[in-house]
Amino acid sequence: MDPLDSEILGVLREDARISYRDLGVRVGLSANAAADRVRKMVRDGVIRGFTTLIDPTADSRAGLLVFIDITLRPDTTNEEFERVALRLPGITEVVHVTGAHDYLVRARAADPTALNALLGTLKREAGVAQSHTRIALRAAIDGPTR
Amino acid sequence: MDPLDSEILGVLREDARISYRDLGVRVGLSANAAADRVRKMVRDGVIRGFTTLIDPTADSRAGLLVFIDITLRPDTTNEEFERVALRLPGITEVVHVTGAHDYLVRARAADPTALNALLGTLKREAGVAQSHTRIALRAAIDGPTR
DNA sequence: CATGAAAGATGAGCAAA
DNA sequence: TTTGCTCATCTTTCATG
Repeated sequence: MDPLDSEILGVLREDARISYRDLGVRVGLSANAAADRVRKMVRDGVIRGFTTLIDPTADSRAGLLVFIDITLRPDTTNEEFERVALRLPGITEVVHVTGAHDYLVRARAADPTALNALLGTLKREAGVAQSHTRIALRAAIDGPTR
Repeated sequence: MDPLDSEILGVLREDARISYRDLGVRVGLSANAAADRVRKMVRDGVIRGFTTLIDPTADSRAGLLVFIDITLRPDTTNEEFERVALRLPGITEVVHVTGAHDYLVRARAADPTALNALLGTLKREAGVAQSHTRIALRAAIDGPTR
């Protein structure tokens, strides 16, 4: 990847609401040039979106945060599982990891009922053999960026 | 929390770069009223920041993504651990979870050496008794929001 | 890079709690 | 009286060619 684009991504990850003008200053570009690069990365899917990090203790609507260890059935491929999992509501991360299980899935659910539904769907439609769910009691940091 | 603020957070989580005018339209406020509420939430720490979701396969600089299961030493409090862990470089999430371990920590490291250093620091300075690290082989989704 | 259009910030006035 | 909203205005930033 272009090192300038990479630099732009770094700035945008720190502050997604920065103006194109300031972004340009940070990376040594004109506002327009910076804006063009950002727009291009959005078009190309490199930038998936701009989001807001919210203090988990302040957001009452947050619901449950869970981490699910997943073991796939032998007849299920990683691609199949990922394709289905990506479309399920509340799933925020799907990572193929080393260790005893195949995947670690991070998800949010409004309440235990919704969580139960999510787990059921994973088993029925995503080729999941076993799942171990860990529920977040408290999130000191809650977010991907830093 | 104010239901309007909560609604604003919902919109901002979907698109952190939305204009205050459009944000106002979405929640039934004027641009200024919406902007004031956002600024207030930033001041109060409810909004921790605005960030950008990047396609993990496109970001070459990403390095290693790891999930670390942590068991604390009996003489370490959650507060102590969190206080130290929050300041370590690369740690993107610190969550107190149910199950056999105390915490699940999500982190990025530039390379195995940096990962090793991070684990060493956790043991030495954060009161960690045991850690089990799972390394991401592939991240289908990489990000917290949806 | 210039230009019209959009968005952001600021202050005055007003209404409701 | 305090808080929160709107409106008007001025400045900055954005998008297009």
